Amino acid sequence: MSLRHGLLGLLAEGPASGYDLTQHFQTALGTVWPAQHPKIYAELTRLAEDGLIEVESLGPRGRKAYRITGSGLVEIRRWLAEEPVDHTLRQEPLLRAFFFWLMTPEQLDAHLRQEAAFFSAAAEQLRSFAAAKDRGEFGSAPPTQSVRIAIEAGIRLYGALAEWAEWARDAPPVLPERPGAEIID
Amino acid sequence: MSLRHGLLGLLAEGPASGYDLTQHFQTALGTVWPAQHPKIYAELTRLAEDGLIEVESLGPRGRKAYRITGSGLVEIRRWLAEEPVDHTLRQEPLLRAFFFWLMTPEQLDAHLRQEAAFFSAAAEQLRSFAAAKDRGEFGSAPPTQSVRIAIEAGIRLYGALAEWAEWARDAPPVLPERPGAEIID
DNA sequence: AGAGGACATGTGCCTAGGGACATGTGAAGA
DNA sequence: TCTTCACATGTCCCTAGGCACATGTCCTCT
Repeated sequence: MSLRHGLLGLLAEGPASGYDLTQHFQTALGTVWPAQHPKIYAELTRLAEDGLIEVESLGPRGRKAYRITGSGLVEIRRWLAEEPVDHTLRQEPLLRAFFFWLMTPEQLDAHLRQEAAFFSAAAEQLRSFAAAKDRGEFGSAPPTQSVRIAIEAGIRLYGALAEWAEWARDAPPVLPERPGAEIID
Repeated sequence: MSLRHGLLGLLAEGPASGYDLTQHFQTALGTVWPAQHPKIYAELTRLAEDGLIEVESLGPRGRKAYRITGSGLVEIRRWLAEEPVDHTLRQEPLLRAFFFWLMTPEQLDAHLRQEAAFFSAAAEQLRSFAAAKDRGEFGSAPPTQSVRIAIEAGIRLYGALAEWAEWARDAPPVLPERPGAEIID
């Protein structure tokens, strides 16, 4: 139930509407924790029922902004400090790697080339974002500094994956035997 | 629905029972794609209904081993070659990083120290596993070579996260202001 | 005046996944 | 003989998440 704490954390920065929060989850936070608006609105309702957030203001076009409450702040801090961290690397590119031997050498090389290109580009994009932050373009409030730290993790992870994909391309080519190869050959 | 393809990929190596597959998902594959036995048995039934796998043999204690079929092999290869890769870094440690500014400097330092220790240990464990593979202790069949490549990704990712956590500890300490700090202070 | 697009919030359905509960077998050792 | 443990397979329920569908408003530009 990390969406709950993601929303709570964002609201700790200041009041926001479901729409605002959806934007956050489609940009920076979205690469790490994707969430669509239906889930967000539903979770906000639940958080309000539980008294962790409350309606701050009503605006035009039905806009409803929420504000975090005292118990909400206590809860997000409790989560950060006490809840055990989930360390699983739940990444599809890694799952696929276990089955590379089922691809032809040509398919595998093309795949790894694409992956390397994607990961390099993603790392590069984050790097330029980080550079903008370091130039002070987004101020230096504590939340901004935390975003900078999170982005650094993204840079390093995507960078590591890009290098891995290149390494794998050069690794001793697999496949002396391929059971069932007749099916596609 | 990656569990489906994970099972298919494992069965491409040779026949196995739900119990065998559960073991796989609790060790190597499990760090990347956790799955419990109820899900695995259910998915095997569905895969068999769809003709992608079939019962290979019945053994003692109700053991039921499955074998991949021709269409199963076609499907796993189609998935590997054609399905777009999901690149999201869905990692809780990263989500938490966005909210580091809500922790006290002491909490944050302790947290990052623990994270660095965990990631280093995880990387080290994978490194020694990889070394054993490189010594040929598990043979050199194609599936083993793919596992080696997947492990390399794990080593690099955990290594990158360990270095990141150390970097973050040394990063300019945050928190001149902490809204709501009175709640816990 | 009308059209298009960004703003804004929801419902409903289906699948995936986690965890508790339930049951039974075969082998090894005390 | 009895106990314990690894082997082995499943059901059930609840929550999380993805996606399609539905609705309405305000502003800007033509």
